[in-house]
Amino acid sequence: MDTAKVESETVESLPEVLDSWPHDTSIEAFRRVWVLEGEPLWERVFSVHHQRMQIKNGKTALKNLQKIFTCTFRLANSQGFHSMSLRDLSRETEISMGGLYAYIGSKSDLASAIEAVVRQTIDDVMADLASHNLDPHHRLKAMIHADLYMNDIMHQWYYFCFIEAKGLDKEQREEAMQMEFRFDQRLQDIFKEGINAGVFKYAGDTALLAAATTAMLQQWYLKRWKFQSLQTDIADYAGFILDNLYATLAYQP
Amino acid sequence: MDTAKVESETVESLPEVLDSWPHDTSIEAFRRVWVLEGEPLWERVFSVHHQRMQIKNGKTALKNLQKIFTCTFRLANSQGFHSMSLRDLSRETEISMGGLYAYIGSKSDLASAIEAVVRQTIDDVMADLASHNLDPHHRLKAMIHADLYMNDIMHQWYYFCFIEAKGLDKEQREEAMQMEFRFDQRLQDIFKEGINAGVFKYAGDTALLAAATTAMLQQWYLKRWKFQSLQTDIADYAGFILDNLYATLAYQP
DNA sequence: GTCTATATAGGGATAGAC
DNA sequence: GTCTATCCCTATATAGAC
Repeated sequence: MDTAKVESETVESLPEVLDSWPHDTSIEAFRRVWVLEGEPLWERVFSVHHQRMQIKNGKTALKNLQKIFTCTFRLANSQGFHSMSLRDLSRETEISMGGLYAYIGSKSDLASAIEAVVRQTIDDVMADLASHNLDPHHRLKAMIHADLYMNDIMHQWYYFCFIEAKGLDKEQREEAMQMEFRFDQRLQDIFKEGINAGVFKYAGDTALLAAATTAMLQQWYLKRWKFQSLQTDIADYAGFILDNLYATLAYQP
Repeated sequence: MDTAKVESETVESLPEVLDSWPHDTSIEAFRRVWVLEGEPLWERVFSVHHQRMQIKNGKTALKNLQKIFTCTFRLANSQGFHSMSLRDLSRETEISMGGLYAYIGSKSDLASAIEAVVRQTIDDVMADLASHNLDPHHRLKAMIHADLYMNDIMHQWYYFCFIEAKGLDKEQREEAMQMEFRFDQRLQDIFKEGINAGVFKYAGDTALLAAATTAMLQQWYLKRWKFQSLQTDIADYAGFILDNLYATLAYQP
């Protein structure tokens, strides 16, 4: 071990608790803690979905799962899931019809798995966030950034869930709605906590403000064409949402 | 003509210019000018769609058009347009398969007609609004209310267009996007006009603020379950959106 | 103007070879 | 674990009777 390396390790590890996510809300800090793409993502998919699969060998499964889900997004998010046939998917993935059925129990299983992965990911990230002791302002900032980063990295997953929600069975539709309820509730709790602590001053309806915040966050995956056309990057947008909330909540930094 | 009637006519007609839409932004005033449901709506549909129909007799056509579109919304907005078969629609409307094809050229014609009716309606209402001479604050107020009322009265139409947009052909998808662009632009112009006139004070990105406003308005038909659960009525929501904008724009009434 | 009956294509799913 | 070949069903659309 040379001196330079020891130094750099010391410099990075000592202030880790303070400078890492969620205190540091940069996308780099977020990515260091939450890896929502590449192999860790497909392992997550495998763990959620493997009981529906005939293939038990992890190595080959991961590779084909990636193909299947990636191509599903390409096809379903452009023409719609229902109008994508499994023959389309077979052609796109270069896996035969019979082969596909070794990875999915049915077509609707595929949609179901996508929703389940998204829901579990949000729950994990939000639960972790809740476990940190943050004041209302920093908690709000971290939650906005975390959700926006998830919306960005997994935008195809989120878009699919939003648009194809009604294709899911009733139980799963219900769960997706409950999740949005919980998300709004978390936001509302932060607003209320800040109001009680005197750092926010807002006399309006906190439930509606939470709903509006959720809506702004969802735009990031629903209206990509708009942000591309405006050349808005994710840091700009996070700043915009927070400034907007600060104005409404009369927050003085 | 009796005295009572003359009186009431006088009372209502004299202050009409000042008290009617868009100066009066109540839903009643809006409805007096824009009738977006009942027979006038189906005549609007007929005028947009009649060249695609085999039936030329207006009387029977109107009745069946209403059945076809109403049932399409019920089926498509719950299970998805693509997964609704024309057999489903035939059963629901109690019109035979052959009968349906006297009213639509093809299944995708039906979706196309829905988008066209919505787009034409928005264009009409927005063009009329633009023709009035209003200061920024009143123009903003009228635009928010008008759009929200349209979103409410025709919520099934709007919901269909949002969710089924990618099922349309490329040309029509492009037109739908252009329309949202124009809508955002109108909002942005109002913000800028108010800033230049000194009634609004806002240093942020007006394009993003317009996009966020559009998003909040769209929630009214995208998240009906949420507003129902919160028991938010349309007047509350219009007030919430405006208050939110006033805070961000630092507007002093 | 509305119906029934039918043509034709394409969908999801599976059996069984390799 | 992956393929090909095939089953059976349901989809859109139309022809032609009434």
